[in-house]
Amino acid sequence: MIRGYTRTNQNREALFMYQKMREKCVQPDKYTFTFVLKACTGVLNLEMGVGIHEEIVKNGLESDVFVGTGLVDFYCKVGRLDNAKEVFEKIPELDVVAWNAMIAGFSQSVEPLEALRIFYKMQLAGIEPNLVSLLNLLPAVSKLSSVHCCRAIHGFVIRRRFPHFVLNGLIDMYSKCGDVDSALLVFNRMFGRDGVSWGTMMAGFVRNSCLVEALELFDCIKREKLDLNQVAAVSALLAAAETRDLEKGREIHEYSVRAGIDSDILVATPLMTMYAKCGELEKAKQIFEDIPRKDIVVWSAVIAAFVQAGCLKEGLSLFRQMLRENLKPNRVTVLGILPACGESSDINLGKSIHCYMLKSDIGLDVSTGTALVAMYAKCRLFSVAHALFSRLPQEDVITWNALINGYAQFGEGRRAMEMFHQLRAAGYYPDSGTMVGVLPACVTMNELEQGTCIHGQILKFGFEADIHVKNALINMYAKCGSVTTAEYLFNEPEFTKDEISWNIIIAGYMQNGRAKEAISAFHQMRSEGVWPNLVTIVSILPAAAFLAALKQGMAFHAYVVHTGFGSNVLVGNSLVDMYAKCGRLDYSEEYFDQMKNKDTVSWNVMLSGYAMHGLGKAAMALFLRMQETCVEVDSVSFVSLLSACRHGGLIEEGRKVFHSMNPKHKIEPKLEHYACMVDLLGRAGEMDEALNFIQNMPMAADAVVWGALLGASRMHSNVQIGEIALGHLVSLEPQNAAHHVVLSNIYAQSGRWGDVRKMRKSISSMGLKKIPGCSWVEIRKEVHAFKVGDQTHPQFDKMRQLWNDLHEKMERIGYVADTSCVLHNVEEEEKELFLFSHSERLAITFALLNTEPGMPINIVKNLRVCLDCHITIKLISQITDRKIIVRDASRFHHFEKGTCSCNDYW
DNA sequence: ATAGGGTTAG
Repeated sequence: MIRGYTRTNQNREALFMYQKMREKCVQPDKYTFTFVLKACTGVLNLEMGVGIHEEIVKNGLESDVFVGTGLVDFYCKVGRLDNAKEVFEKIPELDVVAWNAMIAGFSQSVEPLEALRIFYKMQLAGIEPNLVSLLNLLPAVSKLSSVHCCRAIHGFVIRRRFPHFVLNGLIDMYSKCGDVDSALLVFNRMFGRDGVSWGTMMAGFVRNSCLVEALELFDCIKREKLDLNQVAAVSALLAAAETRDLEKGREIHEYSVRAGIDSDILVATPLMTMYAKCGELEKAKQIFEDIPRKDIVVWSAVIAAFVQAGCLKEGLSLFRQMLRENLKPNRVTVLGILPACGESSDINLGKSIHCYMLKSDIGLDVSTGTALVAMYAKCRLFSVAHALFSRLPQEDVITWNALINGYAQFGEGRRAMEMFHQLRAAGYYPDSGTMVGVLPACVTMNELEQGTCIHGQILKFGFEADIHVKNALINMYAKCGSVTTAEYLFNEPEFTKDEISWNIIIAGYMQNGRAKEAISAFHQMRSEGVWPNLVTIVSILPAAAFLAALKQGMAFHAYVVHTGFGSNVLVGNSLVDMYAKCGRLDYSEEYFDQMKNKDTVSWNVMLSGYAMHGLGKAAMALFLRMQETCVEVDSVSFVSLLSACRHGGLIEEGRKVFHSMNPKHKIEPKLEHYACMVDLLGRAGEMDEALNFIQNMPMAADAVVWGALLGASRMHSNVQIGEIALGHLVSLEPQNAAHHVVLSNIYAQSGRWGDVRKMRKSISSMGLKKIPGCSWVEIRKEVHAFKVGDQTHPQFDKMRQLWNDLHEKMERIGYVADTSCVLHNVEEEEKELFLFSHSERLAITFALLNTEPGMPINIVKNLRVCLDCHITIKLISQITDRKIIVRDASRFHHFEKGTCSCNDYW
């Protein structure tokens, strides 16, 4: 009866019968014991097994080979290897089954080497291993990961006549030991390959990252019209996902449909992941939804897929949905969702997941520990992250990377570098990920030297071929001001660039004010067939804005429409800003009005657009609308608004706005707001109020604030206040000659020539260091740049000729050059020549020569237009009957028929 | 033999 139950795996019933038998005081014999032990092993009931062991000893049956083997098997399965060994050694006549039980037990244990020893011992004892011995041993060899053992077992197998499927075991064993070549050799030489052979071989390739080979095997299956089984399909899908080969992935999908295995959850899960990794999130979602009974693995997979694709909201909402369906997150689910908490700085969710882990049996191991450390670091809870890090039971280099990354990403560059050095001291070797993490630390600290040092280590460890490392390096050089090195690395012929590399070089050029190069990098990227992504778009739009290159900007807008990023708020803000800076405020307003998700930045961008164009009233109106719409007003809003007041001449409104900041909006005015106000009051000629305003500031005024006062002093020829401002400026920025220049101009205007001479002497002795002026003009989609004093342009002679003609006409209508902004110690006549070197004049003459008569001209200048240029451009607009729009460092100037929109120069 | 996982541009 008992045997009958154990044969059909009805273990509980078997044990129940045994108990009944004992109650009726029927004496069990050795057969009873072997069957009962088998049942006990099936339900893993330790207590009961130990009881039966005692009975066996009482009956003197322990040394019986059948009963003994049953006991050995039982103790092995419940993990009591010592007891198993003890019983085993008491059996006098060991047979092959007894030895096999021991091999199986140790194969599954933490001492796989012992299984191998037993295998050899049995041969020494004269027992010939059989097929079962071998099958029991294979997992042990795989665990030992020793190619040496593999070879020995391989030799053992070929000396015997075992069935074909044993060779499948060898393929698996070799691939698990990392010797994929030997696995392939067995596979290729084997006769009668079955589905398992193909599946095992493909899984082996995937395990050893031989993805191309795995996919080739799939092609083989297709070519030879073999059946595609689940394992082969899964392995092929993993390979396609890892190589992001969508086309191949679709092919495998199609083939799985034909084989009728596509809806199997085992295949559907990696199928979904494949689509997600290849960027087909819609398709992935659809496959997920079509799975009827979703288990925790599918849920974990779909959550991780969305989180990794950057769709955090979707990932989090799937996670909540899973909880609502009463599924319990396991270790892997948690590992998939934690990065989303970090990425979105959702510390509440992060903490509750940590709590859940403590309550459930998800312990702290290397992976979960690392994920938690990274999550806390990304939420900027550095002390928690560090404390957790130092009490982790185990860590590896990735754990260190997580912390280093966290510190580096959030401005704690010094701490990141410290950890980097500690890692070496703790005996770990940095990997490529460490390098990728530590380079941004050099960026935040602006430490080119340390960055170069890391570059050295990268070369030493041989990580330079890793694309992530290379990208991080290019980024570091570009951001730390060494664009040339960045460019050099980027253009190395053996470098295969990805989308990220292009984004980095484009952003790097922009960082260094090289908008023209950024744009040509964009076109080069397109010519190599790479499509812009969201980051590309957000990086390249400011380039068009910087250069006021409207045609380029519109071309980028076309990409926005094509890629469907138009609904993204970052893109929308950049577009509004770009159109405003390109002089098309009407387009800005149009785009702004139709934006569905506006944030504070959107409104601020629009405000600054009005400010640039001197439209104070429009800015005030927008600010009111902003409050009606209940958008949060921030400190930047006020900078733009005050700036709009100042360019629009709204003195009283500006005062009111400033004084409402703290009482009404609870925003403490900062230095930039004070600077704006000083400029506003100064322009209005309220010099004493401006000075008084500075003296009553709650913090010390900086150079910008004093600079605003100095500019106003010059405008109103107020020597007394000018001198006060200059005194502060000189002590704040002693090396900046520009301040001395302004003061010497003030002296000149009030006729104090002696002081002018003295000032100019001290200026020339300190050497003038200033940013070279540069102007740009876009003509037929091409941006032309002109640096101050540049005579190398191919059309320079024609340009100078045109200038001379214009100059003559100007003088005829009464123009006298104001050379006060020319510092060189030369004769007046020569100074006039120098004035043609001003970059905006070069750009304007070039534009006049290269556009149709009557067409408006758009110029951008990096610095402010000087007074003489301002007068000159007014006259040129009159003489040539052209509209000339100049955007300088502070605002737009619209010149038409001898007037300028800003009324006077200031 | 087989599906989900920890660090990595802006």
